[in-house]
Amino acid sequence: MPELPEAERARRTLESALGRRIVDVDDRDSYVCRPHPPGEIATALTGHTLATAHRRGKFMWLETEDGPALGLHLGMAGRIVVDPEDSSRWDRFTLGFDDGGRLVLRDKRRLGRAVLNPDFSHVGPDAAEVGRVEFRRRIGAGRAPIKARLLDQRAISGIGNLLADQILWQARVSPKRLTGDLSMSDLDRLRREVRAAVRSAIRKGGAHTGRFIAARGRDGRCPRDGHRLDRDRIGGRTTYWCPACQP
DNA sequence: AGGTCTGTTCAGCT
DNA sequence: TAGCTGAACAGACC
Repeated sequence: MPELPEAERARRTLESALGRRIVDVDDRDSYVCRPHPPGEIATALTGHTLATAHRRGKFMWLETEDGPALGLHLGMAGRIVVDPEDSSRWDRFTLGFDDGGRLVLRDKRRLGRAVLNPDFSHVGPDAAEVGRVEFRRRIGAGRAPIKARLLDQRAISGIGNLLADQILWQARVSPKRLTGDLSMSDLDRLRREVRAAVRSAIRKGGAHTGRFIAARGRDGRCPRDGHRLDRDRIGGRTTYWCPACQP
């Protein structure tokens, strides 16, 4: 589920934990906390107070007042829960606070991550923040299918499989078009639809709320013209598009 | 009950 | 190099 819109909602949830002092950490899941061995994150964070909550694309991080930062990623099924009523078998990483509250990474699939001092040097600019000129350069270069490029977090960050299909449909661009063949006006239109789709998804509650995404599961027909949707694997991911209005 | 699919990322290969 | 493929995980679904 988690794409940029879910990560932004999670970041807002993280804000409710700011100003609280960490008194214990459950970092025993060494897969979620890789490459840190159990206890390493706990030792580094215990005693420090959470100061700020940030996000770039799908990557989040918390800064402490005078200690290390904590990077968090939701993976494919993760959620952030602050002060949960109960514990769950899917609680993969937990911070305990001096007020008795808790911050939990709850993740059925264990593909989420918790890591100290995350490195974002290979993560592209946030999809909703990137400027027009930089978008043209980062998205328009090379010869990958545009769908694959939109999913490449090193190019721009935050777009996942659902949002990519929604954006391409809104911009009337086929997911198979090669990046190098896109015109400036194609690229500018894509950027506009990236921003529109992200903004709408944050407001409505997630990437699954897009009009095209809702249609793609139901009867497989284009909400614009009723044409039967095509389906294929592009960029390693299942992709739907309308062959009539996304030539 | 078993096989297939899944919203992400990463390593490794061509 | 840039662009693919498959692996990592474990639940959902048919």
